[in-house]
Amino acid sequence: MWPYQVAEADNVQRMSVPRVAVTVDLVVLTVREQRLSALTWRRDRPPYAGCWSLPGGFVQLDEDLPVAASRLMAERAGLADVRIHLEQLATYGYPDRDPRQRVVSVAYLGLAPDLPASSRAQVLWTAVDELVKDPAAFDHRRILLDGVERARAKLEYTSLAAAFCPPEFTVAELRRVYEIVWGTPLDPRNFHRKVTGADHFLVPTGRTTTRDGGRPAQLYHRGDAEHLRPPMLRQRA
Amino acid sequence: MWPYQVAEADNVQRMSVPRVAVTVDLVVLTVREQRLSALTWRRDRPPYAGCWSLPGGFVQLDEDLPVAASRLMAERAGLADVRIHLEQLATYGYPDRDPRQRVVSVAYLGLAPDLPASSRAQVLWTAVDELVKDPAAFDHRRILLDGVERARAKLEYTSLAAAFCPPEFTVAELRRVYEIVWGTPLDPRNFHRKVTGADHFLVPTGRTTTRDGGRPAQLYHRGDAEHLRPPMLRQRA
DNA sequence: GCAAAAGTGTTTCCTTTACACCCATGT
DNA sequence: ACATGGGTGTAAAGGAAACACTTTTGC
Repeated sequence: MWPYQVAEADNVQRMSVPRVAVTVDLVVLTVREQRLSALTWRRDRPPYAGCWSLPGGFVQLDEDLPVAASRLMAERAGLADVRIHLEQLATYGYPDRDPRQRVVSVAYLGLAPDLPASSRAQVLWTAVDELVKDPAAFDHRRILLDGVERARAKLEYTSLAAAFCPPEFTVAELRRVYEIVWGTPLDPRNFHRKVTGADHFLVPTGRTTTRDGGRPAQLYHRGDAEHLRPPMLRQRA
Repeated sequence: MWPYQVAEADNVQRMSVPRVAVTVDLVVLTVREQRLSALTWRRDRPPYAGCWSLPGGFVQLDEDLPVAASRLMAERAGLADVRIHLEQLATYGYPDRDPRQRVVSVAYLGLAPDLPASSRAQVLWTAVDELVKDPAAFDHRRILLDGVERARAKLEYTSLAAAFCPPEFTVAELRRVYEIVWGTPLDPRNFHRKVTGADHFLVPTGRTTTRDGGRPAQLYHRGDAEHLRPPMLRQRA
């Protein structure tokens, strides 16, 4: 039977229902210094002292999950007032993932442009390649890898790569995002045709820049396209 | 600061942490009688008496989330001993989604072949088209629609359509899955070439059947391919 | 034989790929 | 002038769409 129907009185029901702590953990990715990097928290106390963990915290009783994610993005990650793409990644809840108590964690994936370092000394951008070699707290290595794979997959069939770019960017900067996130070089000319030809992916600003050297490049900002059809497929492994 | 570090003593920490009930809700989809259908629970008591809801229940304290999903698939959905594809869908947790108490719900998506009706009278297969018109309990309409959209999207770039088929199936039966889930007709001949040409999607059994009429069709079972490259794209809207 | 569905062949179109080549700037 | 990266043209390869046609069963 549906458990809501077990007890007529709410207080009786409350007694019988197991309750657990719920956290939100943040996988915030960016491209900086030619590497895919994630925002990490350096733990100085047990458990997992010396390990890295993802920024996160408990969900408040009256708080929606996306609201908690935004709040923690500001409070723990130090990224207040930054509009970055945030989407739910997955939920992790095996019983002993936290050695002290049962914690169910809803992971959110954030994609950010290259931002200045956090004001908090404990919060660092670190290359994903390094992180996966270092010891992680809890199951945060797995969560990070799931976030990275989600990002890689979404570049194929959505316009999300622009979330890694500043408000105005060139086609070459967008291409570098793909190359670094996927770890494969792309042909600049075919890439240019593909993304400028996709409807509502890029909106020209009319301005140009020479910040990448060479001939001035058109500046674009994100269009309102969500999907990229046909997709841009990675070379198969 | 990271909340784990707020209190050294575990019991103090436990007092300060908000705790909520966690449920698993199941979106179990199948194709039956030429329609995409979902397993629903008919509610006969408030709240939402007379509405349909998704089968689900509370996660036990010592139970992993996929284990809870499997248990509830047996206990509430009446699908014990049936190996069906189960994957996490998303987590829903806005504060008043259950009027009685805070409940965070982890939704799982199940894809099943056409099974006999459940032994439980309260559990019914209902066409998705009908469900979205009828009043739903809680936010289960949204969860159902998210599950349907996930299934539709995954048919494009994975071999998951076979999860809707019995252990042995013909190419035409697989095609009907695509046609019904997507709601668009597909060319039988091009479809045949596409799926039989994809590596490890279909494994021929050597047997044939005439259950669909006409010339005998090869029987296949699922290969071990996860992904379908290049993908089979729906016609754009 | 005829209907029905399985499966193959073929042509056309479109996308991707690879790469030659020109363009516009900084130094 | 020349290096550097931006951007266009173009031909070849590959996959998708459309559809004529053959195959193999049940009746």
